[in-house]
Amino acid sequence: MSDKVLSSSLEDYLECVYNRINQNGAVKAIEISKELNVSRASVTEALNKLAQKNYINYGRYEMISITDLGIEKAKEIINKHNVLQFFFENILGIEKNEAAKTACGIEHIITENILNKLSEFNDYCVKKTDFINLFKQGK
Amino acid sequence: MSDKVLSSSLEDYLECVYNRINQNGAVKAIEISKELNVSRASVTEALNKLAQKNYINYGRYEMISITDLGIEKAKEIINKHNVLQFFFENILGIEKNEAAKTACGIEHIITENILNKLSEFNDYCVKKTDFINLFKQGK
DNA sequence: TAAATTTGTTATGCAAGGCTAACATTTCGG
DNA sequence: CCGAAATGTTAGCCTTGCATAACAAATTTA
Repeated sequence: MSDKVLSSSLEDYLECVYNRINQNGAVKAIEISKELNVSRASVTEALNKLAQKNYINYGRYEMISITDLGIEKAKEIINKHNVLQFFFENILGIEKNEAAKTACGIEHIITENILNKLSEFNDYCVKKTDFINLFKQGK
Repeated sequence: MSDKVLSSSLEDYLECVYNRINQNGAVKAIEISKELNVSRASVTEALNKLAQKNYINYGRYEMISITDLGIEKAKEIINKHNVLQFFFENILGIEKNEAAKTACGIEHIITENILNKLSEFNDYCVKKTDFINLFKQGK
């Protein structure tokens, strides 16, 4: 059995696979290729690696499906993404696209521990509406 | 003239060079090697790249010095690092080492724009002491 | 100061992640 | 059902960043 650790790059591929399957019931390699701005060849390579690590089920010319392990991992990544994006967008007031793009980079780096704290902090800020409103007004 | 863009890895080398020169007036390759946990050979390679991009002055067996461009760039990176670490450590209440390590990863990703906003946010939180104290008490 | 140690460089190789081009397979439109 | 178009795969190559091993230079020390 091969190593279970995922690089940032493979996490991106897995996240994409998960989101597409969730939204459309299936994914095609070419969609991933377009979403991540990589060649079709690179997608094939990445999917083979994910399959080898048991995050997805995949074989030559076969449909792509996601394993339980893959779902679990994808959810973790997406949760990180959402917490980060929420903080940038709704606390700091960053424009959506920039918030999303940056969240995408950081989601592969941040620890579970910091993520949890940030998540609590987001919740806390939401409760204390005044605080954030005043910040946004530069007061 | 070669490309001026620095990879995360080269940013780490530059940051290390800058800090050491600031603290001790000079750097030796072997110190960088120890601080960044890489081989001496990798340091030589990285220093050559930084010199080629005009961030440092460097030649075979020569002293390492940093250019104005290098200083400017290093300050940017270190500022990012500090703002991030402050947020993790003093706002979220993360332990120093973890805060530093994560800041180190994110400093290469975050945009100037988000950095500025986060910096303002740090300042704002410092002013509103009560807010952060209550968060830390889980209220 | 000469030998030993430390530090720096070079040569070479490896893994990851990307690319293009050519080929294989599948899907779609007549 | 067949040919064209779309999609997927493979082969070969490139770049970055790292390593080790052997060699070169500098520094230390006996």
